[in-house]
Amino acid sequence: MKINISFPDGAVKQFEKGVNAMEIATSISEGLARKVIAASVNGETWDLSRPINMDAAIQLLTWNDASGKSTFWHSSAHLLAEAVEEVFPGVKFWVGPPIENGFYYDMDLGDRKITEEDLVKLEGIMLEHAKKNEEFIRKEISKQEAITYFSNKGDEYKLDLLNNLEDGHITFYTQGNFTDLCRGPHIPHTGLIKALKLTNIAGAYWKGDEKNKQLTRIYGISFPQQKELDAYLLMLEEAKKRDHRKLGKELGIFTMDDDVGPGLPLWLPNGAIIIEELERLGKETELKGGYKRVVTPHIAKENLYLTSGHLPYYADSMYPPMEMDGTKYYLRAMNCPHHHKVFDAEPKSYKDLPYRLAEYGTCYRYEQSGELFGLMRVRCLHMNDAHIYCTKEQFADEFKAVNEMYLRYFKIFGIEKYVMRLSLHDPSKLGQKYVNEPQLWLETEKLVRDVLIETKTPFIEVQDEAAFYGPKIDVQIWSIIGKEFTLATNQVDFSQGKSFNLQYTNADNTTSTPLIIHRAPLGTHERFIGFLLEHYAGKFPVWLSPKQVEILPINDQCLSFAKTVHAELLENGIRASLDDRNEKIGKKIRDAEVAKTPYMLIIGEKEVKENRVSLRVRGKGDAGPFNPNDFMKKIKAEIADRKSGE
RNA sequence: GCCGUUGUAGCUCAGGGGUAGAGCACUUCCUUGGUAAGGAAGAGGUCGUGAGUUCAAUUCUCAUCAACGGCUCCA
Repeated sequence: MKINISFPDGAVKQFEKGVNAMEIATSISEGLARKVIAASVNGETWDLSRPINMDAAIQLLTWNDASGKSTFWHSSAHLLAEAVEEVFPGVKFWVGPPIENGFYYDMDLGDRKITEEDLVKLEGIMLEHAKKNEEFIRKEISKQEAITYFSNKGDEYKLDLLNNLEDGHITFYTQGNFTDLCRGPHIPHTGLIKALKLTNIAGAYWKGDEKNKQLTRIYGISFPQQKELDAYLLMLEEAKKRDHRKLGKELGIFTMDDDVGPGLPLWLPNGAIIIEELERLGKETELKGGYKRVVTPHIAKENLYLTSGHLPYYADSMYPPMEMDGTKYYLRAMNCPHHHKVFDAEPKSYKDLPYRLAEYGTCYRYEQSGELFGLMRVRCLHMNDAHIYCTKEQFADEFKAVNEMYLRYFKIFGIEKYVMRLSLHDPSKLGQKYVNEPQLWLETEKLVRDVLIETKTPFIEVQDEAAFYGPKIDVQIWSIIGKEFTLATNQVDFSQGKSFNLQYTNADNTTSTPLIIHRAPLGTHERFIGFLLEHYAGKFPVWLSPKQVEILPINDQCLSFAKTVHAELLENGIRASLDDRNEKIGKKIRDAEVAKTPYMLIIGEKEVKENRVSLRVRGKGDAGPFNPNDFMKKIKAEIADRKSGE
């Protein structure tokens, strides 16, 4: 009996019923048969050896398909488990999935410990098994048989997995001496894995719950060719050079000091310049946007955070209180309560709304020690904060205006790789993580979603990521080493207005409570500058560069003219310096390039004679002679426009 | 907070039971050199901190602090 197999290009071919995807691949070409990893059969990823008994749309998957890669890595995880079981007999396994870059396997080694040397050994064993071309054999098995198998093995983790599986849908996969409970699919045999590296060992809580036992997790990555592994490792090396922690040190942006404390960065002079430029941008933008600036204290009495409702939710994330005159004071972890008090300082009418308060607010958060990460996750942060108090009718326009502000900023910085995340509440956590206002949650979530849809902003929705007082839009970015962070945030708050009894008088002399928008488009200085360091690879655009121009005289005879040019630049507010060291020009250029100074002005006898400067552009080299006034005009225009990019 | 790794000069790193070494940076001198490293000399560290073992600890052991890789968390 024949079945119809259709291909992605629309072609339909007939095959015998029971044909498998490998046979189909072979029928097309031998080259394809060598490369094919798995098959998508009616949208489901299947083993190549699994018989197809019905008409089907199939796609043959190779390493170049995302699901081909994940199948490859999933099989690699099994290969890892096989090697681990050989070296550590009696090991119990939890799960071993593919991830974005590679795979891992979680296991319980009992009292035994695994070391870096073990990883090298395991890599060797894995490659040996790979060379044996061990087939991945799929077997459908009854739940009872599966339970018996893992009971005999004493693997309570697999038994736990089995608990949640339905009889009749359970499969085992075996390669070599290793059998695993697994839904598959897998690559045909281990021989496709030609290169691999076990990258690190880590502890991971069972089922991701910190109350559970911590299992040992081994991370790895594998490839069908050695040169791909080499390229991957090279890419990691390159990424390390862009790491904001490394660049921040090299460029004198920030430092950490044991005596100051973990997560408390000291901004060095170069970092302080960037902060000032960012604040200048923020203040200009907010002034145009109708914001009023305020300045409020970094601490407050306990009562303020009881009123705001923060304490029950976030006490653990705040520095412990200090007691003075019998009253507890907290370092603030957020600025909103202070701003609410500013709003409340004078009576408000509907005519005052929307009322927008902005502050570069300093906050302190007691982040868990293991969470600290360079500038991206710190305990002292400076937030580009503002709170907008508005009526329900004004809300959509205000929220939209904030979103537009994000996008304007992102354009200035050339930020393109981000994801807008609509962060929603989780109804099962009402009253615990989220204020217990089910109706208001749904209403405000709809308000926010509608704004996004109306402005045609691409976004994803994620549950259980909201603030305790309302839904929000977070802008997610990734550090160079792949960690995800919220760069900017735009939040709705239907709760604190009530908690603080904030009111305004309506036209009919009744009173209402405003809705509040919390927004921080530039996030915090710490995270934003950390991100920018990586984004620009340390090569800041001129307006942000701590040093904008380095003047490089060729010899002492040119020094006097060089000093004149230097003074002129300083007079015009350009951050310029003069390299009058007794060094050769090549050395001076190199040092300025390494310091990533955007512009170098080289001044020799020729220039002195002709009253000009020779411009050299960072990363590009000689840009020819300039009249000093023309250069001044050029750089001032670039700074005024906040021109981005090289 | 949990699991694991690391901690030597300003930076990057080597070393190792008998109180330390390189390159770069720094200082001084020589060199006045045209688009990514001129030469020489010098200075700089109680080897993260505390305790233990030892005749002797920077090296071994333990504790502690911090950083790093994950997990959990992330207003």
